[in-house]
Amino acid sequence: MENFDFRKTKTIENSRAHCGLIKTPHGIIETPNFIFCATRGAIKGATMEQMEATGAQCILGNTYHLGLQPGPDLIEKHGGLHRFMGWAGPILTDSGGFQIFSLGCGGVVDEIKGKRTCSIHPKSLVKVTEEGALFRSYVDGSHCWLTPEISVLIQQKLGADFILPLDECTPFHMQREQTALSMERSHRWEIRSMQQFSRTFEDRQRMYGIVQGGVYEDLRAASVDFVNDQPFFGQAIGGSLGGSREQMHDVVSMTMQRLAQDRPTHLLGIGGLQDILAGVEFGIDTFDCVHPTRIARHGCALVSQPENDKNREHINLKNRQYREDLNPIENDCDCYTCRNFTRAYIHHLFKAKETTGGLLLTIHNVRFMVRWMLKIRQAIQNDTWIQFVKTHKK
RNA sequence: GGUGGGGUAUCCAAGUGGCUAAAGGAUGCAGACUGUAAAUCUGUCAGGGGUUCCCUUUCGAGCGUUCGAAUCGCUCCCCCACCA
Repeated sequence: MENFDFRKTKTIENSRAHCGLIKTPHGIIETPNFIFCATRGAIKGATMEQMEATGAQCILGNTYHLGLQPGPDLIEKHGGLHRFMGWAGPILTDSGGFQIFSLGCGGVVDEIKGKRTCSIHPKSLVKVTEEGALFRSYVDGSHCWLTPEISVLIQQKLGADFILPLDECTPFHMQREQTALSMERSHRWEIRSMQQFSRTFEDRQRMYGIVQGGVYEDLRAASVDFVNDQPFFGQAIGGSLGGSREQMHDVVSMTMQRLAQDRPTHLLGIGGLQDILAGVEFGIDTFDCVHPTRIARHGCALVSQPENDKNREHINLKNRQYREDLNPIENDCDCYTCRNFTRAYIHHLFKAKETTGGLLLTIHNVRFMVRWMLKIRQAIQNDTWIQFVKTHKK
């Protein structure tokens, strides 16, 4: 019996949309599915018991953050990240490559989605060399190297089911030549990651490859060819996906057309409902994103039909209009929050700065994402996918 | 009753002659958030038109001084502390 397996259980004609099963030692992930971010070993705003109750199947942790605090050895002493944070299901750990961007050292590293800046915090990335990335710890100021080898060794101690190779996440406003050089470095790092992974291999983990190449079609093609040729269990699409939703969909589309189809494919960092709809159509299996849990803490609830702005995917419970709204967030939602509380109550909690407001919205948003993915899988299984897309596409 | 301190926009609170429609908070109103140093950040916040600008009414109340006052003087009204 294999510890790991991936197979498609349903495909759609004239579409790459499919249902699949990813088998891990900690259970099965039904795809398409959404992976929730527990960057530092916690879902911000929910316990693992609550996560399990929503039906979430997989959680993501972060090598850089957990490596820095509390450190891989302490987590290993707990028997790994599963036991440490109390999550029995599958876990994916990110390599820290994204932090090379998000904690970036200024200059070209300004944004990845075309607008976000890193001006809030002092820069803590010291330098990036062929060897790896040198960070200044935001915990105690000490310098720490994150190399492909170190990232893999940390991830082996964390013991996630799926791990990622260290990559260099390239920002959006980067010249083609620089993006090409960065992509090639990522490829070299991925090879080193794979070599380290093989040297210390245990049959409880598998590694995904990462496709880079920015928004450039030929670079994406080259990166896809690279990943296809490596013995990764699965593959992830990373890096800059463009400055607009349309461009993002174009980049994912072109990438997916060339990518091997017999492996599970993850789309890194994308979590908009429309983006997921498009991604599934292009053949993506799993997504991860901080968006559902972050906007929950900021007062926003994901909803199927926003009453104000149809272009949005959420309502802001802090808005005055919900002050005396006695309805649940959504009438047809079965989550703990919607079964027990009114919009007015949640509005009040946020106005009163009671943290329970964010917790309740987190539960709703997680359950909403779980149900959204469930609906997508059911539509594919029931051969109503084309119609589902027509109904829900905006 | 005496002495001292104080009354500034929705609230708290700077400001002691022009650069002040008035710092800074908070609240309020809205926005952003996509491999999380985000339970964070941004905008806006006297009123009315126009949103580059223009007009009107503001710093307990009234009256003065001055080219010009939230800022100086007088009177009054409140609040606080201490003393009787």
